Amino acid sequence: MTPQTIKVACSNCNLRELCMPVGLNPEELARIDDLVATRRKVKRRETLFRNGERFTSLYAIRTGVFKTRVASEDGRDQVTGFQMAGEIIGLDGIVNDHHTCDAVALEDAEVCVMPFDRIEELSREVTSLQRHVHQIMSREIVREHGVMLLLGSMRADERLAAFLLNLVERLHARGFSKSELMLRMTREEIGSYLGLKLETVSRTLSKFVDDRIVEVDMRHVRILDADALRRMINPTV
Amino acid sequence: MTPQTIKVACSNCNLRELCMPVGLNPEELARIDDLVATRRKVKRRETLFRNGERFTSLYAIRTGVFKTRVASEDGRDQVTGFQMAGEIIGLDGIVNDHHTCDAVALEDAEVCVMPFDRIEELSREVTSLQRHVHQIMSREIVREHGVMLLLGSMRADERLAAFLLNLVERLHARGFSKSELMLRMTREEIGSYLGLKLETVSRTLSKFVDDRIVEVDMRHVRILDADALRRMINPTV
DNA sequence: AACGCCACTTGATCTGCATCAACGCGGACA
DNA sequence: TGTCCGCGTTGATGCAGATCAAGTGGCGTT
Repeated sequence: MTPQTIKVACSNCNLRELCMPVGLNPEELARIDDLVATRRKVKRRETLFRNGERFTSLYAIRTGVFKTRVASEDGRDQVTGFQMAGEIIGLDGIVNDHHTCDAVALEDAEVCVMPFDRIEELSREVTSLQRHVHQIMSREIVREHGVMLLLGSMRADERLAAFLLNLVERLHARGFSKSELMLRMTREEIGSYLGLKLETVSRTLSKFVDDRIVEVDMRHVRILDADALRRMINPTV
Repeated sequence: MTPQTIKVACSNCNLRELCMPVGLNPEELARIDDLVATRRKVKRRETLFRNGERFTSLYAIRTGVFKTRVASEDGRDQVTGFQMAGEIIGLDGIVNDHHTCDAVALEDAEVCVMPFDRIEELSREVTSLQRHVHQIMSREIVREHGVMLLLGSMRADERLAAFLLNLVERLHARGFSKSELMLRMTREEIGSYLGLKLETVSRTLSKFVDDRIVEVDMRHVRILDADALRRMINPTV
């Protein structure tokens, strides 16, 4: 952990609209600046937090991509999500004061550390922050519903199509291309997230290439026919 | 919807320790009583709320069992959970002010209706309620992580073992038997939750019977060897 | 009492994905 | 500069669970 001494200020952070409520008045904005205690850099492959560690803070991702994963006692593990700039991680720790999953940086990353008691304190006074916290948690619940639908009822190609569309959409919301993306995770990590083996991910991706739906050069993916991907998930599109 | 005129009071509800924070002082307790606007009865097969409906309230289940399900546009659906007395449903609606799943009663049921703006208002003043709301949402996130692990990496027998153990544990926490349970859902609904077809649920259950792990008489299940079920999920137990 | 329907079970067969295996490539490092 | 290792691709084969199909029993309806 390397605490930064530079002044941290949400009020002039370009990611503010992603991780903070909008429409704050200047006084509220000033108070929100106190939420972030410090920043923390996490190097590739290192963990931001681990299963079993005491929960103290939520983290807003400034740069880099994380994966979260849960493990069963017998070694199996499951990637539960990939998180990028502006997203909040650590919510799993609230219920029992300890984290129940690992958060691993897939590339060098930086996060804003927001002590949860400070969040609770401030959200008692700033109602839009209170609402925002509730929305973030609800959004995560809804996201996981979608993953359950995917894992419970979709075929491999449908899962991968949904994955690619979701990723490119979130990147697009952050100003990146609508059709081009750089995967930060391995085929195995994608497979773990989608409930597939890495070979199946690779084969399915190759099939997409054969069908001229995407171009793939290792981690670099260009989506040629987004509608084809959408039709895979929802035939009536 | 049939609003009840009887006085609703959490303070003398026997489920209070399940759905409300513990350790409230008398003044806080009195205020909490205002949380529940009304009660609502839901008959078997009827919905408490539906995908697309405006979100106004969370619901605490008093009696009966619900399932929640999400649907993809093309008809497929996925049961995302089974909820019983003392559990809170409706959290999915917070993020967009509209529900994104259906909640269906599996038997005649009754819920406490808790308008969400009232929850937010009161939780600004009663910190233990604030904390409680956060914990409920975090608990749901953690539960869904577990379901993702199950759907992403477990075999049919492991999934069913985990399902039965989870169900009987929750029933036991409510004063029911540790080893005997009455399923409120069909094989198809279990299958949808576990990412299996109803035939697979039926066959797997029959295999458990052959192996003297459970006794099954339609919806009535008696667990003969809980350790065998636990070993199925975690071989080192 | 007869009927039809729904939930469930069981058998036969099919198939999508896992598994096992071999190989290629590029980057880190001695 | 050669070697090794992590990551990815592709082929051959196996198998868990899906699909298709038939039959049973319980229950509400008429």
